[in-house]
Amino acid sequence: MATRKIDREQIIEQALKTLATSNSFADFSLRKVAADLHIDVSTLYWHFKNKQEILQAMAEAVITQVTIPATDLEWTTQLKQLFSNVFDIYEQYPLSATLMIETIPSALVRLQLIERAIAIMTDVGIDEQTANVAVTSIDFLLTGVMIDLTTEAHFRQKITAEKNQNLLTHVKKIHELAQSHHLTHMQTSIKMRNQFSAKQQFAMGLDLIIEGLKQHLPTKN
Amino acid sequence: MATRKIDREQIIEQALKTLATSNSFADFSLRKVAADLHIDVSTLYWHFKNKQEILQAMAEAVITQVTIPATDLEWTTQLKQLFSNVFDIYEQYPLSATLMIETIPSALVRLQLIERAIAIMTDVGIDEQTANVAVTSIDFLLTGVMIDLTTEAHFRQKITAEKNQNLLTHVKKIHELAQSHHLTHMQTSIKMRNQFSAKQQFAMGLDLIIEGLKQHLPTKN
DNA sequence: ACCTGAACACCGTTCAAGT
DNA sequence: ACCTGAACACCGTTCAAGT
Repeated sequence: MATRKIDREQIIEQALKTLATSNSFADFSLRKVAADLHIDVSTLYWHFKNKQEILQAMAEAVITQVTIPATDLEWTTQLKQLFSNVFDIYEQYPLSATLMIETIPSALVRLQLIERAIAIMTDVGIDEQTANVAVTSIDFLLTGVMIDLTTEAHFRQKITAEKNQNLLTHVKKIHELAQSHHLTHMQTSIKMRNQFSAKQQFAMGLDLIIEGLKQHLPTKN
Repeated sequence: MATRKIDREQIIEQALKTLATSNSFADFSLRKVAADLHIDVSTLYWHFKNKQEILQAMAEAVITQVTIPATDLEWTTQLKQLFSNVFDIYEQYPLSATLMIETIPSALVRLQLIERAIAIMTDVGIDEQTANVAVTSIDFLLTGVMIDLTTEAHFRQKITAEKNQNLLTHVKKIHELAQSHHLTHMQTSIKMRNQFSAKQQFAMGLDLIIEGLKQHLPTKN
């Protein structure tokens, strides 16, 4: 009784929720998604070909949320705002950065985002090649910072919640080695990590790349 | 009969070989490592606490191979050479970039590598904070390019070897969407990807970051 | 001290069978 | 058209038992 019909949209919606409550990407499973939906796992295979297709749909659902900044702003502002928007969305959907790595960027919105980012740069005279390299670099930086953040949270969770003492050993080891071997830069590096948020760290990296990009602006008249 | 003793070193050696012949990081399993060693999986648990510890040891074995360039070279040369060395080692050990993401960088050599990279920059007067951000950015860029490379190879393999037709669909979709939606930058982006090797793409990204770093050099006298 | 075998609780995927 | 249940081939991890 009652319409038991479940559509792709509902599945993806729940999948993202299930992913968000997972401790790691490896923890995320279709069986858990199905359980949360109160349906059998095999049902998912009527709506989707396989797990990969579900991940693709999830990635697309996330990236669709990103808004593109107005084109009348200064190019550096546009670039910063665009990636800031991406960052915020990734942060809103925990583990979605991993999702992007695990999927092929075939969603139109995702391609349009890259297109826009490159256009922002070429519009001010930066050559196509440099703009391309910049987007790749910024994208990897963003994804890297994001994944680092979730991985750290995952490890932290594993250390506190579970009996997993040996992970704590590794974290402690970093501090000890940094001290005993007088790795002074590593020590300040650790301090920096605690001092600045992930978003701030990303912003600083982006600034560095932008400074490099400025060297590629055409010389005035 | 015959000494059946197997030590940690042999396990890690084989584990890296098994990882190298895996199509993806997910494909890599302890059961396969054990099978390749002609021992039972459970034996691994006598030598190591769990899979995580084996991954840590594998990551350490790989990173140890990286050589640090001479300190009398120009700072940009040192930086390029250092990361070029890392790139080559990662390339030599397929999927090792993923390994670095999955593990905590608690190995001394790995910390020393970061320490050296930061020192190269601070030695010429770049502030600690910028140097830190730069290392993080370069590291993520390198790992990103590397993972992209192996992921692509993985997808390519899946498409040709297996019946996996739907992955091919996604790849084709990118080209089609780029054309039908007039994503001109995306089209040249695809061309660039085929034109330059992964190492070249990384080198270009590194150059961009270095150009940004140069803006942080102290003004002469 | 070192290794095995069986067992446990998990996966993704398939497929005949139900409505 | 949509969903289930059972089965298959995989995982990592534990542990009593062997040498």
